[in-house]
Amino acid sequence: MEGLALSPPARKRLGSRFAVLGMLGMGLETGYSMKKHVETNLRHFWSASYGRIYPILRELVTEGLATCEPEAKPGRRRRNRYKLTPKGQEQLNAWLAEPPEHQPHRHELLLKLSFGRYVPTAITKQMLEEHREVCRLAVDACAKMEAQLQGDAKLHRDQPYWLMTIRCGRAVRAAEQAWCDDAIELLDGIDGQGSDEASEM
Amino acid sequence: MEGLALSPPARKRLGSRFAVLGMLGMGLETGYSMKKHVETNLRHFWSASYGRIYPILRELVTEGLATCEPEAKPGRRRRNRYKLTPKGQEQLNAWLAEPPEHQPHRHELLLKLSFGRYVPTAITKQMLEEHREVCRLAVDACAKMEAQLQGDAKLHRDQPYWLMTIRCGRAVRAAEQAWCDDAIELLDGIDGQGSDEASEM
DNA sequence: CTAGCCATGTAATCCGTTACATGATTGG
DNA sequence: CCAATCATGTAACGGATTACATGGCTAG
Repeated sequence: MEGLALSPPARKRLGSRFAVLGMLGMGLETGYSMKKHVETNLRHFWSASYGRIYPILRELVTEGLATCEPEAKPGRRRRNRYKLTPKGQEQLNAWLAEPPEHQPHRHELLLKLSFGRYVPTAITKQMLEEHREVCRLAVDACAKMEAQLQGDAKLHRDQPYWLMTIRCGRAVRAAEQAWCDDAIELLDGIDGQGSDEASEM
Repeated sequence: MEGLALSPPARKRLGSRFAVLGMLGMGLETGYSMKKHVETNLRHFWSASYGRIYPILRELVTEGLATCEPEAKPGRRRRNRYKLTPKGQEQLNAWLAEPPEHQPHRHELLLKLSFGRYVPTAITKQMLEEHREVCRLAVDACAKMEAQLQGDAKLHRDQPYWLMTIRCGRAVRAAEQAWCDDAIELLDGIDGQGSDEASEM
């Protein structure tokens, strides 16, 4: 009844912020290079947009977790080089040691599938086939990344960790691919004896 | 160069809206029951909050895709019963037939792992072990749901489709679980010969 | 000359959760 | 009587993408 109190009630989910902090920690200095890193190395389990990165970078400076030295060399486009402060390093370490939160993921194909009863089976089948192909390509891409990683001497410190992340992506995608085969089979089973209700459509 | 035109440039990602439309399509009539359905049946690949459901429901009515009949029976809490209009049914069918968009998912564990080089291996190992346990529990939960589904006569139309979604969840989680074993093994390999840089912490 | 990469940034908009606020009915 | 379940809704916040705006350097 009185309610309305301004409780600071356990802040949560600052993922992107710590992603940026982490990339600063690995020595990336510009917003641009962070975006690149996410796109090329983290793409199958993370994403980031400039619309978040640059504001976060400025926040970090405001809060004393990072420093920014603008670099105005002639013959170079102006750029801001960011670096972690000790305080930033500390927060990063603290976050790294905490158990990760797992945010629930949304899988639109499965959502549609849950309404599958109202859809002609041919369409559902096509969706599953397309998804299988998407998975196959993703698995291939992971295999390629893995091969590349293994032939790179400079990354030896990061290598085993990056390898793990790629293998997780590959394992998950491969499982989904296999599941598609299963699902298609199950669907063919329905199709034989089944009355699909989309006929009323 | 001319740009600046007010293009209606291909609207995207209306996932939750269509989830609601779909649930209307399967005969769910109240916001409350939709939330329940998501929580009990779709939970491992979708989520929904009242904060979205109720506003969406009102929007749908405004746009003529659904109707709302408030029901004020004595001895019953007031509730609004929503139903699809033909126009709503049409939009739902159109969406169901479209190939799903796959939004990239974020996996915080993998993000932390990508910074693993800066973390004591003991901590990383613990994270992986915890994740393995989470996966194991999820796999078990899926197995239970599957068993329940198979013993339910009323759901025979939805049954094969719901089964598919559960099996996907199970397959993915099982793959992740297996991957954890792999990753832990790889980690033990590093640990033997490895210099972890967190020593400078 | 021009495409592509380097590089930074903002504003609009959308999407989604959380917390709050309310309250009736039912079963133990 | 108390807890659970049914039931509806809003406000504040937080988070993320998209589109726009700008512009220099380099290699072909």
